[in-house]
Amino acid sequence: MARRNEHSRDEIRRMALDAAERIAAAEGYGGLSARKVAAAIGYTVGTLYLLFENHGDLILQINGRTLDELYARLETATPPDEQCNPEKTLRALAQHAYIAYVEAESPRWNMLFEHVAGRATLPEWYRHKLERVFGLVEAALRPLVQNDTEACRIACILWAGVQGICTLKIRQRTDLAGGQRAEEMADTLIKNFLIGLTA
Amino acid sequence: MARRNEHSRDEIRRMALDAAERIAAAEGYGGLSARKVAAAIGYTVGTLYLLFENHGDLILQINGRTLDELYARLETATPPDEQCNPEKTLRALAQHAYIAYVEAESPRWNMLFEHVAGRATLPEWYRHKLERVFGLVEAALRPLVQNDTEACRIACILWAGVQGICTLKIRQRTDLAGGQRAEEMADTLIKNFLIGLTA
DNA sequence: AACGCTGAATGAACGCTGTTCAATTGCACT
DNA sequence: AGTGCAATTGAACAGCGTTCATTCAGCGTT
Repeated sequence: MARRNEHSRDEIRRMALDAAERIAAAEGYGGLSARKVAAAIGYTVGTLYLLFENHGDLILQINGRTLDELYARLETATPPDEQCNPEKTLRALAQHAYIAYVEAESPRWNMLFEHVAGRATLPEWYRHKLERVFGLVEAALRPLVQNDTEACRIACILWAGVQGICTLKIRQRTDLAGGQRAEEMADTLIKNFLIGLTA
Repeated sequence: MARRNEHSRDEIRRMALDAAERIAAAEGYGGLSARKVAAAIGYTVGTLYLLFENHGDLILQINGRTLDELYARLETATPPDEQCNPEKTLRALAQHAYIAYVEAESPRWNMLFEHVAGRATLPEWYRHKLERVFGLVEAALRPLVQNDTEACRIACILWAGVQGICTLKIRQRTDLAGGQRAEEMADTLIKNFLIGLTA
């Protein structure tokens, strides 16, 4: 059969991404193949390659969605009151939003890093989504630093730290850390770092 | 041909690991296949499976060697004088040893994390090598904390942070951090964290 | 010297992967 | 009804990890 015209290009795209997310959540990054995605949406591999440049592109699209979810989650965790205690905000971001998401959706979060992107530069739209997430951390930090540039620098450092802790958690190596929970670790990191920052 | 007996089992093992390291350094984790390793040492795939349980096992062995190299490098960066300034020691460990290694051998270091190990527990010998590396950080921190348990907890947190920064660096996303160099970032992290710790 | 045993080494085979593209075929239009 | 277009196919390619029946070099025995 050909020319079914049952779904628009965008519909198929959405179906494919939905299916891919389901598969990745169930079987992890390694178990996510083009043929499985195609079968799940009732099309064939060839069709997928009309919608996505290649496997890496598919992954990147999913990661884009993940970043959106992450942003939404972090945003709701940011207290509306801008005058709120920055430390409290940052700890809330790390614990109740970021780490909670990582634990709930670890295969998805993992995929953000497992796809190594073979040295190719990240596309503009993806960088934008990344920066939007970092931006929330930046905003929370803003009252504690001199200017925006400084906020960006510090936010990246601090969040790289939180990511490192999450990686440790996901790779189930928290036993190396004396069985601490990721939340405690992030708490300690943020607390001490901020003391140093404001000293 | 069969039964060449040109090399002992251990010799072939060593040859295979050497070749695999060379391939991984040149083509990255993705380009490292059993067939390539076999061809590089003049044997066939089947032989490799007499020496390694599976692909993951081969990677794990290489990672073991990487951890050894990392340990050696970190150790020479530790000043002999135990009374030395802990902050200086930690910054030396991070900058001149860890980050320098990561930059020089980024495909190898990356492999420590790219191989996800499919939820299987790490073997004892590997855990030991890991702990040995963390131990150096722990030792440097020891003068600043109450007891060994605390040193372990803090070392893991701080080093997770350094790893996060290295990940950012390797994934070429330091532009997100306003173009900071990894060394500066680690410096800032360690400095501020230690201020908080000793406050 | 000839034999058989043993185990080191092979390499074909299996089912999977990403990726491509000539061929097919349903739909819209004349 | 016929024609052209383009959406969709699915076979093909090269490569992957993994297995295992088969082969055969070298040794000990006769």
